Amino acid sequence: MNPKKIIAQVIVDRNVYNLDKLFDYLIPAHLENEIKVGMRVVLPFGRGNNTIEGYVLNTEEKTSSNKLKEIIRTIDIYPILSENQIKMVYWMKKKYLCKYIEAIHCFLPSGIVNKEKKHISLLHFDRSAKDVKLSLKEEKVISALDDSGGILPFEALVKQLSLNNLGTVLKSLQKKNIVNIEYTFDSRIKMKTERHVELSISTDEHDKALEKVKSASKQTQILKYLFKEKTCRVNDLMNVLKVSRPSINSLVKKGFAKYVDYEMKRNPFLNRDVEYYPKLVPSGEQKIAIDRIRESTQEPIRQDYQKKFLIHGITGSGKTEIYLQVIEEIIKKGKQGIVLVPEISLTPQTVERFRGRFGDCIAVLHSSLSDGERYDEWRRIKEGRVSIVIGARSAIFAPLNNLGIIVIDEEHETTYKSEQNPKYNASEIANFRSKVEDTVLVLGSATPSVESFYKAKCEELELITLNNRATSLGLPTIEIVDMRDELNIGNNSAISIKLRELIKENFIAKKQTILFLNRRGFSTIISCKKCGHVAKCKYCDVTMTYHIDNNEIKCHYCGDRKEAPNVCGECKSKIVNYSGIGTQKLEKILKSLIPEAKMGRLDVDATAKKGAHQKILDRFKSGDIDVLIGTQMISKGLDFPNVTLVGIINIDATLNLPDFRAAERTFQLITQVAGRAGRGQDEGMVILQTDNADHYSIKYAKEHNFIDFFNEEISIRKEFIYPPFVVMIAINFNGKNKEEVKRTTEKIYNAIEYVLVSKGIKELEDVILGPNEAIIPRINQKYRYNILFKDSNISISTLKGIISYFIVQHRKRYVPKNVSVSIDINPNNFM
DNA sequence: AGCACGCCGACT
DNA sequence: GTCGGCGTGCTC
Repeated sequence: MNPKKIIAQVIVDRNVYNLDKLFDYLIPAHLENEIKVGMRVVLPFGRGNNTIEGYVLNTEEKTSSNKLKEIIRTIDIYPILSENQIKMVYWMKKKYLCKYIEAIHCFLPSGIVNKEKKHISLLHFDRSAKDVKLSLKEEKVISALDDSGGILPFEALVKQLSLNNLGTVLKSLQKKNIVNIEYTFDSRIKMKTERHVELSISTDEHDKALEKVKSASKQTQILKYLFKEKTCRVNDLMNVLKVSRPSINSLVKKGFAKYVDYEMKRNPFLNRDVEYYPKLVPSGEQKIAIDRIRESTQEPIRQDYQKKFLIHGITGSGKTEIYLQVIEEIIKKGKQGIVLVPEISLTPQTVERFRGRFGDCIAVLHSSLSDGERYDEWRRIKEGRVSIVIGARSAIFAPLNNLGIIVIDEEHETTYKSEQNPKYNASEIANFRSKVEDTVLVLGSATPSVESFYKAKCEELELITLNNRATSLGLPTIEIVDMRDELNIGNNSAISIKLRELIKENFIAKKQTILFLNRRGFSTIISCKKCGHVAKCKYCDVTMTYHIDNNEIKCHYCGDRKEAPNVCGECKSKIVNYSGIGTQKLEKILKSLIPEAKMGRLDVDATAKKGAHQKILDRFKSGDIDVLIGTQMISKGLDFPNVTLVGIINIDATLNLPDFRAAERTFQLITQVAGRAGRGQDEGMVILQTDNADHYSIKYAKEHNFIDFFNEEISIRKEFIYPPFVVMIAINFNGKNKEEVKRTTEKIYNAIEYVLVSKGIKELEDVILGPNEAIIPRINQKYRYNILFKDSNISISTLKGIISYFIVQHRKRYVPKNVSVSIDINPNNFM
């Protein structure tokens, strides 16, 4: 009978399918009280017993006959993952079919993951001893170490010697007792510290100290200051008292004061002062919403009801004020809130309002934070010094320990879906987290996603509707211009006659205009008039876009660029045609149309530099820009009262996307962009140019009629079996060898189809679609194939089980090394 | 991912 | 014979 032992179940920090399981480790007696679930530990792993980092997900007492290894030590004093976070890790693995470690990393700031460092040191040994025989490589290692003082980091040795099996050589040297390999874990993030000066004498020694420095006036001054302040930053002390460092040094030397280093939290966003954003008196509709959400927080937990809301409020109806006031209530109760926004840099005004209202207790998780800054913010949150976290999708994982509310603004946005593993959707995570931590969940949008609105219909979400704009004005008038008619009357320009006139009028009236065109660059198609050849990317199956600013053609997928050609790449003829319009060309056309007007452009190219985005917005705000041209970027959150005209140049690209959500996206985009107009005292006007004037998404967007749009769309989704009626799953394959990728996709397709058939699944074509070549068959020299699934006629867990069997559990048998496979639950992007 | 083991050809 | 190259399989 084996004695009972305390076992820790650990996930090792290696992102590999083979290691994606719990490993049992013995907890040695001296660590029994120290090791808690959620902690990071150092483990011996593998045949070579290399040290590796791991996460304890479970501890249990059990009798085990297996010889287990022991945990070496802990890394953390307190668990780095909470019980709730571990629950979410298990859930995510199941939901997204991802690895444990991928889910775990979501909860930690990048960079906290310690990097193992190996240091190789040379030991003294007797070269003349008979049993010492060294290979050439071993000699090389020894002399390299000898040359650099006997110790080198592993990486430095690799660099110097360029041996591919350095590890083996070192192991052999270690066995011969010639070198020692030391493992250290070195967090990549350095604490930032600030040097302070503090008194090191007690109060009754004050006079004695003053007496001793009587002759030094500066030192006397410093002492007196320190009697009062106790502690002071060295830099401040020097600035305030106009003293120099030697004076302080001298006091330290005499033993009256000491230097102390305090850890400093970087706080990048507080550098800029914000104006206080006063509380507004809510409108009737807003008040009803606030009261309703507040009520729900006072209700006891009920099994049958969750505190989940969908605020459907037209653009400009004041959703942000509702969030602000509801969160204020939550904070008053000592709880915390998370606010998700599509992208921080695109919603500066929302963030400003939160900062302006709540000040310092906010953490903003920016995508452009450095690792160090991100880590500091993460720790501020973890230590409970933050009440509100605002951020993009990853902020849903913020380590708040007393969460009271989660708000998802612009709930319909696709940016909430991660494109990297795990391919989670922040809304789904929020939904689960709100259940686990019993918090209120508020989704808000002017154009809710079909999925969410359907949930509201099914009473899974409580619907709150705001029909009025916070200002007295109504929604802007949307006028459709059929571009086919324009062609018929001989106008083949990108701008209709009507829009042209209105922009001019608007400029003369000193009003501002926004023009929306969802394509950056100058020309989108570069073709030869003689042979018809079109300039395509070398590495991707897409056309190149001409950018006028540096006279280059660029691939928007892989970023490849080259000088713009003036002869055809195929037949060398000189009649190369640059057609198709992007934001740059639109800007040029407008400049020739109204030379006096000042133009601004807001797209990825114009905002590449840090701060450029804000600069353009500031200029627009101050009236230094009359016409702002932009892509997607301008559709979110911009609130400029002087904008009275919005032109939507070409919505058809969005409408014609090969995606079942194309109509939904079109409706959302029109509504969001149109919503930028008429936010002030004057009525807004929107010109919507399209070739598809009869399409229902355009028709209903013109009427601001979300409900009828939804009804039409949902009936189509139902008929063609699309979400929200089914869950979709995509398996995406890619690799450099086209045939191999294709073969792999077909092999897995056949295997899964076989299982489905043997399970007696009917209507196979409603369950499995493919194998397909991707819509863009090649990106970055990689060929792409996919298989799509819907959980129709089959339970989602069975379907996931089958997929997981082939792609996860038996991946090695079905997927060759050179082909990479990823699973996407509820994919958002079908390209 | 590492790492060890094992099999095979090249070279002292 | 042995050294080193690469393919295979395992890691509590």
